[in-house]
Amino acid sequence: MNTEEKIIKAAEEVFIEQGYDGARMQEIADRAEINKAMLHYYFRSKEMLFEKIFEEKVKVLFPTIGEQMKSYEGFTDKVCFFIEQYYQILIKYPFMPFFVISTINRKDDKHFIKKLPFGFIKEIFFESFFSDLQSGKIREVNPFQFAVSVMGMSIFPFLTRPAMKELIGINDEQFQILMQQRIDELKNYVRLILTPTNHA
Amino acid sequence: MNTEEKIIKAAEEVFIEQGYDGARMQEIADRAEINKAMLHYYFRSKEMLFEKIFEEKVKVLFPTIGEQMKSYEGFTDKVCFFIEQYYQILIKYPFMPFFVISTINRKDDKHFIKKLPFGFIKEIFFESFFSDLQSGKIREVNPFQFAVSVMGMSIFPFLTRPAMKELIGINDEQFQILMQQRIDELKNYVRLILTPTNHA
DNA sequence: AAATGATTTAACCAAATGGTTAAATTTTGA
DNA sequence: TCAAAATTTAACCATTTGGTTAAATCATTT
Repeated sequence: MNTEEKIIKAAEEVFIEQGYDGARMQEIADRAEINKAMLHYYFRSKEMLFEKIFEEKVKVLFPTIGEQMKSYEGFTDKVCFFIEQYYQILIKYPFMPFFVISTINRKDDKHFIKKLPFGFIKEIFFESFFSDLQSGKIREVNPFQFAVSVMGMSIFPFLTRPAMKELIGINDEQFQILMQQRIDELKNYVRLILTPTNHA
Repeated sequence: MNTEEKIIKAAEEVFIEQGYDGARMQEIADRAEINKAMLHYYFRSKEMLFEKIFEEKVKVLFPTIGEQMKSYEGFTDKVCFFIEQYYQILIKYPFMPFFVISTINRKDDKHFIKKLPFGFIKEIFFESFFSDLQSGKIREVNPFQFAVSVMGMSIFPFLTRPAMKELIGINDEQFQILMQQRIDELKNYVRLILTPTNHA
């Protein structure tokens, strides 16, 4: 592992654990086992180092699920597939949601918001939604509110992970199991919401 | 408004906007239009001032909805009432969710997690759930996962508010309207999830 | 091997930070 | 009224912060 890689690994850890304001350049240097001046040699400033990390991490969190979703026929199946795939990522990187949320909530910083690659999923989502709506395959819900709901149901427990662990007294492993079980529960909710009522 | 109140008001603003690490005692003093030494005179330290603010704000976010919920008969109605009431608070204090989430995610800090008053709602929720489940009034879902889902659907948009505003190009007022509309949509989702399928 | 460029180190710096102190001012109560 | 207590101020402090610099070391190329 070369110096640059060591820095990135250490910076990831520290920024994710402590947030931008809480992170200390010295601590990043210590964890990377390099001189603090090296941080600036490779990345010029704290801000630029953070940006590098953020970009890399966002790529992990917003992967090419969109592409894969195309292979599913109906809207409901697409959404269920999204949940399934997204949870594999979330379970692997449970700290990512808070990292992203705390970054986009940083005062006066629309810069990072613009880096979120939402376009890819928007198209497929809405196109598929209206297609299935017209053919009566799904119930008439507000697509925007529905999307936010699916995201919220999915991501929320990862944002409250420390509280959940403490309040119901579980460790990381048990949390992981709980989230694994959650996948089917969420898919079920989605089906119940989207499946039209039988007017026989 | 006396000095202590001025400090609290200013501290609220700054801690909520900037987070604990980002907040500066000098900025709090400036906004309160008092000398920085006064902060320490009244609250000893940054940590203690923050604790004061957190406690006050948590009281606002976790109010006596629990009590009021008792007056609703069925589980479904209780949940819908909760959403309705909770949204009135969220719309009024849209920045609170991020404030609480970022506090409980602070490294090695179970202290604040323990301050979250969840007990009040837990009892009513589970008792009512199992009661209605037995009498066949609701579908058999996992009560824990369901609770997290309702919370997630409700709170999530307030955590992503800056991103939502930017991405779909709306201002605070429009966001508020969107959230007002969201109430009925969420209540609808809850009913669709909980209403048992008719096996005629 | 010598020169060149890339990498690393240690010492350093100015600014900002949370916090303190002692004196000055205002408020209170006997 | 006047002394004691509470409040406010300005100056100060030690430490930490992100960042710099110049010299030293290492790698590469001719």
